[in-house]
Amino acid sequence: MADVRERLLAWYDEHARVLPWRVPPNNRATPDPYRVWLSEVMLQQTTVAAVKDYFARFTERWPTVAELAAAEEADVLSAWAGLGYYARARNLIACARVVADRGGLFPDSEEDLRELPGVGAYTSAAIAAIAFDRRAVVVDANVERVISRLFAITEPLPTSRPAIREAADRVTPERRAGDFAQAMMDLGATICTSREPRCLLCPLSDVCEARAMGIAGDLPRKIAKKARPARTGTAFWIERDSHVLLVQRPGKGMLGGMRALPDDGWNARADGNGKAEFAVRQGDPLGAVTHGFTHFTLTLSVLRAELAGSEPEGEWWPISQIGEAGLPTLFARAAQTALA
DNA sequence: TACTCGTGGGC
DNA sequence: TGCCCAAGAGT
Repeated sequence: MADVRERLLAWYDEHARVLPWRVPPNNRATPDPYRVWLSEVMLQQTTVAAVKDYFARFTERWPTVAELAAAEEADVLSAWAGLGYYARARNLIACARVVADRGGLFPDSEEDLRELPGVGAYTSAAIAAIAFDRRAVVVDANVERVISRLFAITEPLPTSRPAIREAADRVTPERRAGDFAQAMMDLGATICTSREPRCLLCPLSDVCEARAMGIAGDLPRKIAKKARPARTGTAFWIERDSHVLLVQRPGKGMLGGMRALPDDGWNARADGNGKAEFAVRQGDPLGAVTHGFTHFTLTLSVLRAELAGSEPEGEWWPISQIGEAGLPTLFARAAQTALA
């Protein structure tokens, strides 16, 4: 175990990725917990490449947790548009306000961090280790992959999670736990990749049990996933005086709280009914977009329409500025189709 | 526990 | 192309 720790940290000292939210190894400076927290939330199920620009925009606009806490919720949701998993943005605001009420200081223990909205087992451990130099066992998908291979854990995920966590606990050092966690993630992202691991470049290859068995690329095994159903829905493009009608989606559920085109109530379990929630006269079809969500695929038809009754709740957004509406990608593409 | 919840990139 | 995958959390 000791050599695994030391060699991984030595590898990290040499090869750590340079990232906007990261303090380089061997730098005594402690990273700003606000920036660590913000980056960790953005990075949940999201690639580094996708996060970089969002992180830059957020930290420029809201340099401290107090400023983020004071922001309008709609502005934060708009700034998050396109990054996905919008519950993260709602929890981000709630968490910022909790922390601001504590004087702007994040809790410094894994246990207390875990109580914050949107901060789960992984994120609380990561913040405690990276921002507060606490020993914490940080387990994300990278760590699961590296540990599965290092110890040749052939039982499939998610059943193997407890065994993976125990093994990760055994290799986590008392000191530099934050660097160790980031080293594991860098190794998983650049060397111990899910497909075609680069074992020849790996500092742990000679102690890797899966490598010795010739099965590194086959681990971790996973339980087969269910097929994704295909759904259909309709969105309505309603113009008036060079503006288009946008609505706000319900606070929970798909794309919760986000600005959107009016639609027909499609969801993961049912097709839309083809009708708007308010009276319209349907006009010409303007096209369709197919969009893949995690657990279903949606084909959304875009129809021109006119209001045929009382004024619905919503806002008339200038079409020339539709790019600044903060539409999630599905509706941004639908708007693009309508305007093509 | 198992399901819900986005998006873009790689092959 | 269709499928897999990514610094998971909430319920």
